[in-house]
Order: sequence, then C-alpha cells, then structure tokens
Amino acid sequence: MQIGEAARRAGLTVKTVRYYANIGMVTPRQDPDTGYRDYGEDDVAKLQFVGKARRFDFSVEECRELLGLYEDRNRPSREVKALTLKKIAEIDTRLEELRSLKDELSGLASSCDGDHRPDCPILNALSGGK
Amino acid sequence: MQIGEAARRAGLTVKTVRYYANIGMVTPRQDPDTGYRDYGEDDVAKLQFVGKARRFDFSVEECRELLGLYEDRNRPSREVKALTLKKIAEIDTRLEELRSLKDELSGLASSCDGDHRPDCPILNALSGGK
DNA sequence: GTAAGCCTTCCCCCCAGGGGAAGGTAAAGG
DNA sequence: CCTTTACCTTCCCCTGGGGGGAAGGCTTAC
Repeated sequence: MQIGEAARRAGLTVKTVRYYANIGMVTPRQDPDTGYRDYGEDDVAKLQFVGKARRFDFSVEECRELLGLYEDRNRPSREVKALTLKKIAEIDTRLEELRSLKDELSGLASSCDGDHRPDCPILNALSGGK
Repeated sequence: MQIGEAARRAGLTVKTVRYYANIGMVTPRQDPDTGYRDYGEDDVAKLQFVGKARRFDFSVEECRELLGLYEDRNRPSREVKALTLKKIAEIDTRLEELRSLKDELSGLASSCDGDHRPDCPILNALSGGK
C-alpha cells in the first residue's frame, strides 16, 4: 500500500512515516516504476509499534532498540524489562523536578495579592539574591 | 564589565548571555574601541532575573514578558500572578501525563518476568492492537 | 482537458542554546 | 620586544522529532 494509507492505519502523519523511512527505522520496499514507497502489513505493524512506544515516551533511538528486540524472537525478556525500568526511573526523576518546581511557584503565587497594585512578591523573589 | 564576568555573576554560560543579547533580551552597551560587550550592574541583575525565571521553567518568551513587567514600576501584580498561575497549570498537566504514563509502564514491567525466556508482555502490549 | 488527489525530493523552521573555527585584543612574564 | 595565556568577536553547523510548504510527477475521474 502507499504511504498515505500506511500512515492512516498506524495513526501517524505521512511526514512522520517518511521520516522513519529516512532514518532507517521502518524501511518499506520501493516501487521501481513510480518510485513510491510500498508498505506491507509487517511494515504497518512496525509503525504501530513505534507509534505506541513513542507515546510511552521512548525516544526514537530507544524505539529502534525496542524494535530490534521485537523482531528478534529469541531475545530474553530481561532486556526489554531493563529498558522499561530505565524509562520509569527517568519519569520519576522528572516527576520530582516538576513537583518541587510547582511547590516553589505555588508558594510564590499564594503570597502575591494579584491586584492592581505594583508590589509583587513573585518579582521580588525572582530579582532577589541567591 | 566584560561578558565573562557578567556570566559568572549571573550563573550563566557566556554562550547563553551572548544569546540573550542577540535576541534582544538583555542588551549591554558596546565598547566602541574593542567591540566588546560592556555589562553594567543593572544588566547583571536582569541576567540573574532571567536565569532564575528560566530555572522556574518559564520559556524565553515568557521571561521577556516577565522582564517587561519587572522593569515597569507601575504594572499591577495581577499580571505577574496570572503568568505564574498559567505556568503552574501547565506543570499540573504535565504531571498528570507523566503519572499516567508511569502507571502504564509500571503495570507492564511488573507483568514481565524479566528472565532469559523470550516471552515478554511489554512487547506484546506494544505490538498489540489499539 | 483539467482538476483532484496522490506521491517524490528539497529546503527552511521550531527551542534554547552548545561546540568549535578563525581571528582580534589585552595583560603578564621572560 | 616577543610570546604565552586568557579574553573577546562573528560565523556556521548540531541537537530531537518532525511540520510547512515549494516544485514537480503520476493516475484517475469528470
């Protein structure tokens, strides 16, 4: 099938699918007559796989790695789990950062009257020392 | 003072400070002899201000806005508070996304044995429908 | 015949700078 | 005076993950 239908069935944009072909992640056959990319069912499955992994916050490089494991029917599940745990740890770190950021901003916001007067503890904090 | 010392005192890199000058956020005087940028105390204060706001996850454009409010002695604190509350709401959204992502990944990871055998629920989930 | 709807490659754009080259300048040491 | 060192300048390419759109080619349908 052509790239448009493959993209539709994978829930991705044509641009994205073409990008994945260019970086060698999902490489379809090429029709020698038209030069058009020609996607098979297996390609669509890979595109769906990558699309879902991206939604799970895996980077393109990690997706490539997962795809390799996905295609190797003899790989130990250990490797996949390790990658997943690493990703979970990254998410935890980011959660912590965002939480403390939110606490600080919330503290500032609640100390600010937010009225017509120019005095503003938020700006004072941003311009203050440290 | 020269850009190096200004950067040091603001806790930023020289590259960053030069970038802020290029985009017109903190624009120092220029020494006509050497062509070097010449930073005053007020410039350093602005750099510190922007640096801190960046650490609070404000975008460069938002920093420009905050800086405008910072320099306007008559602005109502309402505007600053609104910007801060908007940022807090953004952080909340991102927190929610990350939390649900983590839950899904955690569920997958705990259902995977992580041993030498090839069967892997994580890959099954990624390749499964939907 | 021509309009619609596909497809192709090619190039620039986003953010917030980082890395490094090529070249000018200033101050200290020998 | 010469050299080293430590500054500074502009200029250009790089990151991730594509998006937007131009210029051009192809069928298919009306």
